[in-house]
Amino acid sequence: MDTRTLCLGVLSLGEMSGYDIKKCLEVSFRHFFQASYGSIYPALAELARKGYVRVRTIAQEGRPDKKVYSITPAGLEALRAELAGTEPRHRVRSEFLVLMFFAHHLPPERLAEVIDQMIARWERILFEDLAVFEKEEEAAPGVGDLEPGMRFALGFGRTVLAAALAYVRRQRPGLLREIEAQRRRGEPAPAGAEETAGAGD
Amino acid sequence: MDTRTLCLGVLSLGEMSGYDIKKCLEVSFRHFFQASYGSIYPALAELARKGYVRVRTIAQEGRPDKKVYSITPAGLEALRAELAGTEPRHRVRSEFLVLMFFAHHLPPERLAEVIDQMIARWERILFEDLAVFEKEEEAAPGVGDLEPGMRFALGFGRTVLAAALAYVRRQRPGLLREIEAQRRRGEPAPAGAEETAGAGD
DNA sequence: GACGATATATATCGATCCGATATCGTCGGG
DNA sequence: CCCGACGATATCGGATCGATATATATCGTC
Repeated sequence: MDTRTLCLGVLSLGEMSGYDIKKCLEVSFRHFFQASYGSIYPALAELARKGYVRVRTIAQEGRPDKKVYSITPAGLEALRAELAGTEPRHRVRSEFLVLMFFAHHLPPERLAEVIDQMIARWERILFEDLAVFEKEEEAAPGVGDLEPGMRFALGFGRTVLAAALAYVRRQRPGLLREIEAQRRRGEPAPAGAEETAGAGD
Repeated sequence: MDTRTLCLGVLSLGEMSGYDIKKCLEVSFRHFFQASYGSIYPALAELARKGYVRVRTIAQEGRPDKKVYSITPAGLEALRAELAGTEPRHRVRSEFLVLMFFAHHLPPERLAEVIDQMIARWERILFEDLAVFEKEEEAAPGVGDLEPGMRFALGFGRTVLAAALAYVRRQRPGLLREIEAQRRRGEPAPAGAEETAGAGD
């Protein structure tokens, strides 16, 4: 999926500046899609060139002129065509899990720290950002107004995050115990000062 | 996390060619990290330049010489330092969820198709690729040999995937019903052949 | 009131990475 | 007998990220 299509999608919710789009993505899409200014601004320029968005420049004092973009009929059509032709993918890129995979190369204290960081981060996302969602109905202001697909996407994030959090919490003690036992048996050498005792292989 | 570090990590499991590394990543890391030839081969060249890997060229007939890389003591040290200094992240990039978020812009048939594709794909991964894992103990050959961290990472993938699959299965009927009802009420126009009928708004 | 942090707002640049492609023989299946 | 998949290396264009530049207003705090 192109950043252009993403911007069109967000603009289908209402007119916005590039800055606003970034903010909007950060609150609504953060847990399943990202885009940076470095791709948003060029995307908007391209969309304007193609006539998929209209630009309204608002002069401001002290800061750059604000450029408010709004989607055109042609843009809406392009958005729908693009969405209909996009094949669904779902990729995860997790340095966290790579660290876990190679946990036996980490100092145990660092391992514990890494796990605790992830737990804390996921807890914050789950209980602050996605709490909006707890009661299914009537809970937070605005949630009822969301399209069903939006509720689906948010609910997905919440469910999967909860499962991830539960798993990490449950596995943490056992993993740390095993790694520490391994370390005490002196199998691999920890990082830092040791000259690669090459006896075995 | 750099592709270089990733290659070093894989090479810490044994000597391999670039092709082997790709294959290895596809089976062991597929659900939480990806890397393409376009980053693996340059990474290996750079690692060799730095002395973190040794290269052994094996002449072959009919196909390019096979270059087998093995990690050096300096490479192992660099790997551990790099891992210890890597801060854990975990990002998802899901065109699938973007499509769901904008489901009201999709033709209902396409929506159903998209959901079913994801279900089928996740089922395959869960029951074929990660089935290795079902019994926790003694199940498949080789699983017992894995480092505890590796079992953690694989188990994470399995758990989270199962949660995602269950959620999508559970939400599918309701979502389709809502979207179809919305479409019958004639709210937005579906994609395809219609010239932006601008009557309502 | 000085100072630093944060927010508003646009834009670009280098590093990196993905996906497609090129090459080219071998092997197996229909 | 041909077509596609496999083994194996490598490169290139395009997309993307993260950091940075610019410039002011506002808010907290010492």
